[in-house]
Amino acid sequence: MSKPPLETDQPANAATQDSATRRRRDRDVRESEILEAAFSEFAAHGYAATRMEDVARRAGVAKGLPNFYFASKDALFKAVLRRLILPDWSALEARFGQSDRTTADLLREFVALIYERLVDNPRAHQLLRLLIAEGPRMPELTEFYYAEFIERAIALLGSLLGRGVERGEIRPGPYARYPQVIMAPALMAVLWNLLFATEHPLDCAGFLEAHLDLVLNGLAVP
Amino acid sequence: MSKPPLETDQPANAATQDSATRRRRDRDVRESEILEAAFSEFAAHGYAATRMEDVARRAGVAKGLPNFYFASKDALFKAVLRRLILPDWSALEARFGQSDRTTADLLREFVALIYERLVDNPRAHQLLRLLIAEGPRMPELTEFYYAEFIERAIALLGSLLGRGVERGEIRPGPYARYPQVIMAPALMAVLWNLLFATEHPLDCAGFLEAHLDLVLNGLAVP
Amino acid sequence: MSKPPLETDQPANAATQDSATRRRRDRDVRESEILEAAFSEFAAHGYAATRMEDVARRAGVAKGLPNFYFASKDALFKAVLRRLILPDWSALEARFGQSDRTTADLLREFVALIYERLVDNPRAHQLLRLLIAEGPRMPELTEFYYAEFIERAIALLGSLLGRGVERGEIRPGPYARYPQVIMAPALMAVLWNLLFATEHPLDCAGFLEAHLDLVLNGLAVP
Amino acid sequence: MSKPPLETDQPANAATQDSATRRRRDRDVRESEILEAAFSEFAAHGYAATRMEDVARRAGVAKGLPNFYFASKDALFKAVLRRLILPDWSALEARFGQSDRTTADLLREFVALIYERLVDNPRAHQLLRLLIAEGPRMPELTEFYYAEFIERAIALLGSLLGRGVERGEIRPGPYARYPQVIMAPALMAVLWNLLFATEHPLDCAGFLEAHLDLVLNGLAVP
DNA sequence: TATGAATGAGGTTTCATTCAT
DNA sequence: AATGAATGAAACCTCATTCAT
Repeated sequence: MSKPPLETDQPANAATQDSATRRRRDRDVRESEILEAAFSEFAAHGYAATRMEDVARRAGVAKGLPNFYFASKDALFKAVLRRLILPDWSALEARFGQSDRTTADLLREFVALIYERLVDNPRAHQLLRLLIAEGPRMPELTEFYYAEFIERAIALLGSLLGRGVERGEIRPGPYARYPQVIMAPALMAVLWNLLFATEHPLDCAGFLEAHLDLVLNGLAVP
Repeated sequence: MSKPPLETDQPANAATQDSATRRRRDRDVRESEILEAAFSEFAAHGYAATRMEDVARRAGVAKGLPNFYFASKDALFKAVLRRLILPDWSALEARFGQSDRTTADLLREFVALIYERLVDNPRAHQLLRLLIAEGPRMPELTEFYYAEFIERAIALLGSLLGRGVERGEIRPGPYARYPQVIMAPALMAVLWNLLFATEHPLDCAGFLEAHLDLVLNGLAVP
Repeated sequence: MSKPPLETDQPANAATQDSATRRRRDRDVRESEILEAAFSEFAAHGYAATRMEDVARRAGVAKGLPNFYFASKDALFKAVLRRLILPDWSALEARFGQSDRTTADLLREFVALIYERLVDNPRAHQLLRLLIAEGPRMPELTEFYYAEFIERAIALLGSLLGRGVERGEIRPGPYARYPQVIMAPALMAVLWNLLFATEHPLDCAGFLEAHLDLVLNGLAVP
Repeated sequence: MSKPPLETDQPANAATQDSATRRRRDRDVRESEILEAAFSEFAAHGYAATRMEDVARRAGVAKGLPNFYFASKDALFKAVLRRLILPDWSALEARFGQSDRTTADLLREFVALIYERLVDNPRAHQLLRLLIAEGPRMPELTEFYYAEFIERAIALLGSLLGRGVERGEIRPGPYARYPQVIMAPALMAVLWNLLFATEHPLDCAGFLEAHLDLVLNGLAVP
């Protein structure tokens, strides 16, 4: 979503484009393929254990090409993380910003969406692994994700909860200062998948149910 | 043995040990120092980016010594994780196994203890980072921690909750199948510390309060 | 292909090859150069005392290149010995297989040829040194040379001697079971060169004469 | 033989020897054990591939002890070769120096003795391997063995042959300038054992027979 | 005198990066 | 723009040697 596939919308025009444009487009495609391959490798092995040659092989290009598109392994890594912004957050903000639905309804849908986009999304798991593993290496990227994602999520959640309190639909409480506590089980599910998926798979649907049950009861007006 | 115990004045202390014993003890001390240093380095940089020489330097020994104590970098890494079993879990099991206190009381103490031992414990953060980062490299270690820690924690929590339901102190619900959902905020706090501690420190006490508030209300009999 | 063949004047030579072919050929040349350098180093210092870096330096390439062409020092060593099959033996077999000349004549020429190819050939000395020094390390290579060289030499010599007996040109005797005894002085000459060449050089021509004198008289019909 | 076991001749006196003498003798025993172990290791793996620790282990002493008795690995190696003078050559010189027996008789016995002492003696094989493998490393040792053994053998053989010619028992010939040619088959047998003993064992007795047959016929007066 | 832990130089190997083609 | 051989720094590991005990 962060990269709308504009080019592929005009299939019939390709032949009419001048070669410079086509070349540019090829370039972008190659770059994407390399980034995609790099993400897979970095996610699988971590930064240091990833070999540029493996990235190239996975991308189906010659060994030296990634260094041609990206100045260095480090630059490639940063580009990978920068391109990997998760599902468009602003859409969520719009969707949940204003509504007449009950707070419980909104929360239900919000949590369900998070599960769909994060818990059930292997790419999100790998991104989290990369952030945790390589975070100390590159604080600016941690910060980037914080600003882009965490902060906005907390703000959105906070406003949603605040509205609920105002409307008398949920009880006030200390969670208001830490709205993220509401989403904690989702994070747990992601981590569970990351660590134990193969040996002890988690029934995400059931877990989501328990999550919502706990949270909605926990917030309910006594 | 090769050295007569001339200093037999202080029966119960080190001076009475013969040189073989002393040497053995020194060996163990050195081994621990190396493991400690290795843990710091691995936690800070991850497995692949850690250099044996840095481990040695941090332990204050010569470059080759870690390889004298541990056959290889890999063996050192595994030894590090194996030695790092977290605070004694069986003590917890004993403490919360049987009691007359109310379920709310028990939960409050249990959660508080987890915060003390995990959330406020940098070593636990780093261990989690290592498990997440290097888990795919060594599934047997992930499994080891699952069996040693996760499984037992879930069992303990499950029995605690089950008792509460039986005693009519908390309501039944789907959380019973996923008792870990109760601890999710603690995990979130650990991860928060791991990722954002420097730029956006978390008030753990406040967060713990929100955690307990949510959970106790969420479990309360309506 | 990437480069237009500007020098099309000499149809049959390198200039007409496309770059892929040229590159392949360069690769082969480099490989040979590395093998040649490796042989020199191994022969001079033995396997263990040879440093890969010295092989590279002698080949005039960077330190890492030998490991690019050969997976390991061991693989390089084996490749060296495998490439070093001595002068074509089948040619000898053909030459001495059938003939009307007297056995004495044939033996004279055969022995002379062996001196030319082995005794006077420093490369053969070094190969022998390597086989003796590293044979226990790699029995399959000893076996390879046995089958490729020793066995065939003995067979050829045996048939030559057998024919001589049949034709009544030489006397029968226990040497028939050990034809190699006939060539023993040549081996002695090789070893002499290997060990004492610098301080006590051997007059190979004179030694050859003594060799033939002894053998031809030793085989002569009384 | 190079080291007469004088000490073990007086078993009953050991207790009466003063401790300094006993210590000295222990020292010598230890040194011999280390040399023996070193010889085995060097012969098996060559100089460079031999580890001091393995020498110590084989000698049954602590890792550091060989370095205590011998200044360095190199010094140990040289000491090993220096101690390994083969069976007493002067005895042979005495035995074959003057005699009334026929030259054929003398040669037969001489060759047989050489087989007994060299061809059938694994220690001699290994010594040869070491000389060939490490000769270039230490020319002075090659020279030492040349003077101690080869030169004297050639001289002895030469005088034996000369006497035979004088007495009309053998024909004159160019072999007189290279008496070693007479012993070449024995050398071949040693090398054969060194290289092919395991896969293609040599019947030394039969080979000796062929050797003598060839040589005695080759030298016989026509 | 003997031990074996400790040292650190030096070897093999890996791999990010460069560059001629 | 793309290829892949070539480079060389740097990592892991070995092991001869030292030295406190």
